[in-house]
Amino acid sequence: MITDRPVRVRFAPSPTGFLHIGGARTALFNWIFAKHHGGTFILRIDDTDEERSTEASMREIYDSLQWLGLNWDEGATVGGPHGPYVQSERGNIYRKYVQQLLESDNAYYCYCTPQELTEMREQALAEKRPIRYTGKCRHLTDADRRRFEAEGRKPVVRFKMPEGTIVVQDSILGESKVAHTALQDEVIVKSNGSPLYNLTSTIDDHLMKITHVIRGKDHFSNTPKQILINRALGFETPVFAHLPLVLGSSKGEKLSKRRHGDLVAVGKYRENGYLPEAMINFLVRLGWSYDGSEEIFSVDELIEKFSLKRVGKSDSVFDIKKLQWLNGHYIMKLDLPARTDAVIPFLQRARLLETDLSPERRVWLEKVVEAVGDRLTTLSDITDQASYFFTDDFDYEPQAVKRWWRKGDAVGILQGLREVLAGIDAFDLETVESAIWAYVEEKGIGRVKAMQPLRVALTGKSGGPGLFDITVLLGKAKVIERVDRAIDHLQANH
RNA sequence: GUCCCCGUCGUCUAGCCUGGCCAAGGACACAGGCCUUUCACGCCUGCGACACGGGUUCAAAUCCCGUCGGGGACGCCA
Repeated sequence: MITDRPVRVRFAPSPTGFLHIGGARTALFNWIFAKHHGGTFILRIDDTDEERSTEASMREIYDSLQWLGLNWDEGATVGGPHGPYVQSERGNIYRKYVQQLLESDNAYYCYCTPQELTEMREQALAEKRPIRYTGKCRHLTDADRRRFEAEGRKPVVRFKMPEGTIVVQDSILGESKVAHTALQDEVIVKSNGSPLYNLTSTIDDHLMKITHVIRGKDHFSNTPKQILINRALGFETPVFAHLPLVLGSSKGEKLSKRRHGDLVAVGKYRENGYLPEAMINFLVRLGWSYDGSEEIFSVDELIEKFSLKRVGKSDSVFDIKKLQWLNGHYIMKLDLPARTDAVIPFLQRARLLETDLSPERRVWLEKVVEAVGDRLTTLSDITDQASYFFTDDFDYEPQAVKRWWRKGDAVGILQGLREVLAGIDAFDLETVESAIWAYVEEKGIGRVKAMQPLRVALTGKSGGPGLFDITVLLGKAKVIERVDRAIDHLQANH
């Protein structure tokens, strides 16, 4: 039994674009499954489609996988005992097995042209018949073949689907039966000689000793074909587990690059300030649950608790709100130095922070990050959440102005506060705080009525970190400058 | 059109296998409140689902049948 062997699983993307959310989730399930069983996680590159495969895409996939922490034990870039792990380098291997299939009468040459096939398909569709290759070239005579060759036709190789019902056992979906009439003689080698997915994948899974094929449900219909190819080649069939798909909206359509754009690119999430641990936690809960009440899982917990048995059968919808919630949660779990490190690239990219930080600047930055606290949903939020710490170039938000400057005597309050602040020598938290409160008390105005106008003057916003923190972090000179600017602004625009 | 799969709050899901503990639990979102100098966090409350119809049974979200709905596949793509 294949299940007696040590667990070996693979993620086999085709490098035709960035790693997308669905692919990352498939990789993740494979990875945790391997880790849970102390098995091996293999990265294979299924690039038999030479038209669409690119080197750049390959690199981006490696990069995204590594960012997520899904390191592979064996495979592309790292090698291993069953390489090469890039299918375009395995041509000779496939040729050998094609020959075997031909000789054992499990495959045959087909000379139908693409045009002829298209016509056949269209006719079948028009007659409301199943779209299925008729097996026309199954019984070609040598004379037929010579005639086609003379015409200059290049044949494809088709796998001869045997008759009978095939039973597919799936660890997630259970058992299902497929009639051979639902299958057709699949093309396994193109007319230009290059082998196709169902063949290469089957051969490689065997050669690489894959025990469990965990992949998206969109591959489900390939499964009977691959089982049959396995049989024809005398291979043992791996265990299959088809993951429910990730849909793009409640309307329900498979998440795809074409329909959902950047929303599906893992790289974009990294760029937008999502944490890999949040992505992992989010992705794993799309289809999998532990006990119905736990939501937060560390990678270690996942490895311990994961089981294919608890993967559901129905497709799920990608809900970015939940990802955002998780991301905020994981940002706050970062300790201050780590959170500061995480946020730095985003500030630098926005040109709010210099590239060479002095030690004093770093200390100050940590305090800013501490003050900003849990207000970050994504790391990149730091730039609009805290820009006023780094630049004088900010606008007064219209709503803030309307609410806190247009009502009451904002100018008077700011002038009074300016005087109080200007009179402070030791510009620290306690002094600033008690001075402002003393002023508020003396004037007999509510705290909010004094502090919010000041907040708007210093930050342009009506919300944010504690006002005393902001004041101290900004420093006396800047605070006075900004209060003056606000007073001028108010008087000019009364 | 053909084949296959799926169907619990708006969303992710627990419960289904092994019927009663389910007048269906948790989380996100949303609404309201508390906390508070503001925003956010946190806490509390609320809103909100067994697709529908039959059957089996003392008893059905759970088992059976049908209907409807959704998805996937149907390539010399993977």
